[in-house]
Amino acid sequence: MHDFIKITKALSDPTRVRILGLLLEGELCVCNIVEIMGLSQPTISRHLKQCTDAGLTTARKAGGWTHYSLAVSSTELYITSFLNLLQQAIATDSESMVLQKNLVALKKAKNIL
Amino acid sequence: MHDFIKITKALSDPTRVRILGLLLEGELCVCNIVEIMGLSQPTISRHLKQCTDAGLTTARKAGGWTHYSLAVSSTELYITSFLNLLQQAIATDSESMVLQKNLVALKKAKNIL
DNA sequence: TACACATTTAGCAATATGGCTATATGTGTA
DNA sequence: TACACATATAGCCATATTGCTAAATGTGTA
Repeated sequence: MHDFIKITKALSDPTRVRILGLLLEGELCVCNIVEIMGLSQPTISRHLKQCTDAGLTTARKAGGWTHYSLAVSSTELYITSFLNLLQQAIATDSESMVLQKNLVALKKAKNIL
Repeated sequence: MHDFIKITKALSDPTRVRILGLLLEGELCVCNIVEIMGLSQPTISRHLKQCTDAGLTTARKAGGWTHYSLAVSSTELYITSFLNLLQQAIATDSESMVLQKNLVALKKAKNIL
């Protein structure tokens, strides 16, 4: 129950869902997400922490950067099911479409894979 | 996105999840849920309204009573998927097990089907 | 060491949430 | 009509949430 609530709480805020939507495209560092979402860096950091606590994302530290990615290969009971549902929510959200375009543009501009 | 958020918000509170867990056993009227959950009638009523607004439950009025049931045959994009996940959450929640026992006892005592 | 940069943590303000009690609404019956 | 009963709505209070800015932490480099 506790895990279920943590996950649904994490997925019950549009900002977090959209951040997770960006991560559907692959790993991103905090600063990239900040740039794309247009919210303050501490706000993004807090959302990512909550997602990680819920088991939805994983953090990989590399020097000063922290790269976040979806926990797609999680063995946790619900995670992959919820991430599938997330994908459907993102696919029908016009705001997420805009963010994804911005992400593509950012990757091109900064030559990130 | 909006629908997704409404559903995850509805599923992000343990009280609501447990009410929905009771409904896994079948349709119930508000007064039964009040008796089993031990919360005030307005509180239960409000939770049920939120679940219905999210599309997770349906209300059937019969005289003074309102009977709520899970929207198991919903054609809404996410509903059935979320209800499946709900079932897993309930199955591993000891508090829900107690509530289900109380429900069985109540049904016997009142001779409800 | 000192500095730059990325991220996290702390703390604040506005709003949302979840419990309650009191009251309104709706239905069936005397 | 009047009353009993079930449910819904309104409004209050305590707590949680989400945005922010400021400050702390951590890492790499001069």
